[in-house]
Amino acid sequence: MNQAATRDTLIRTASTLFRQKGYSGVGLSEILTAAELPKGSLYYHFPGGKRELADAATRWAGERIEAMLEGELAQATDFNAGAIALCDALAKAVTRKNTVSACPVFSILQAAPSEPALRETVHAVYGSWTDCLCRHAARLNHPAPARAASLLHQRLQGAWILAYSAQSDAPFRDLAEDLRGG
Amino acid sequence: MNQAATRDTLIRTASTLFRQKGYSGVGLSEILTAAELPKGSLYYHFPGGKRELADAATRWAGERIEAMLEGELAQATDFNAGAIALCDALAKAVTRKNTVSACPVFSILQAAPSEPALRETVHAVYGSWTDCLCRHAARLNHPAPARAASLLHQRLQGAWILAYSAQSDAPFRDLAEDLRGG
DNA sequence: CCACTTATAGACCGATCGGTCCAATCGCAC
DNA sequence: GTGCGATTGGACCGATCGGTCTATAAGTGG
Repeated sequence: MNQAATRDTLIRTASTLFRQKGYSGVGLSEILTAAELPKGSLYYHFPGGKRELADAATRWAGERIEAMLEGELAQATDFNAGAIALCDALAKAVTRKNTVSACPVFSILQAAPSEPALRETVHAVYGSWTDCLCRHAARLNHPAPARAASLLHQRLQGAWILAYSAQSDAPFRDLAEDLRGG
Repeated sequence: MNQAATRDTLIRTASTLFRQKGYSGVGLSEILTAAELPKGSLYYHFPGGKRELADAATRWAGERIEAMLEGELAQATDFNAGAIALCDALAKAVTRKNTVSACPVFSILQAAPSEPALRETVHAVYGSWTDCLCRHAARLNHPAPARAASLLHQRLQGAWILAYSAQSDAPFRDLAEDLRGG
């Protein structure tokens, strides 16, 4: 396996496990077993150890989700329709996978008190999401793009949490219906 | 210290630490040091160990928050006004303590994959909150109380997460303003 | 004041934690 | 093919994990 692939495998595996169990809930040995890689590889690619791996995994997951936001909103003709499309996409993702994991970024945030550097990363990723929503709100001529972006971000986070706890897509469907004016 | 006080101290201390660092992020030794109690006391009052303590802490925290929901909503003359009062109360709590902890119930949810029993407890507590909101929505003649309760619960959870990550009361204030129709 | 239950105190256990280190192996330049 | 840096494989470390166990202290009814 070449260097880039090894690094990528570590990030993907770590991100998956972290979002399932949280930063402290996953041991390095568990990540390495799942990735089928030895400890030497991890500390070669991430000299900073678990913290650096978690940081990279958070950024990677953040970019993936932002790409999804971009993808859904790019096609929208108005901001509210874009928000509905997002909810539908999330609900569909839940149905397809038949399980709901926590937000991969938030799962890292819980480690913030012992790993202050990770809090900044999480905050930056959340800010980047809100900015993405705000850009599209402005593009679609929403009268108060910053406010609309913050509020939508809030609602999506809340729906995600309840979907996670209930292991159901209902919260995303509820939110979509509310946005439709129902 | 009598038996009830010891048990209570353990629950309070554990709940505080869990909400700061999550279930896996806190060791028993850390809880016991903070509570100034030996290990024997913990396993006397909670023979099930960490899991049972976390379960009790989750229920305890859930009841406290539900009491707050009840307190704010009981005075409301309509459901929307009650929701605004809730946001204001949460924003004020943040200002007063100058720090935001995660939802104590969600912090336990992240341990669910390895502790399935805790998932049920968390789900039950969330359901109890939604029921509480729903009762008041019905009492205040909201046309769709169940839906209103679910949506408000979502929004509060989302605002809490963003408030936590930003260590700011802004998300609660944003939500309150939106509920006011701003 | 004693017997007996209740509760505390903390030594101790094997397992696992994150991290270090170095030998073996790989891939490529020459 | 030979040499050499890049990368992997994994043994090993001290610290800490959740949990068990026994001895002692505190409280209580007779």
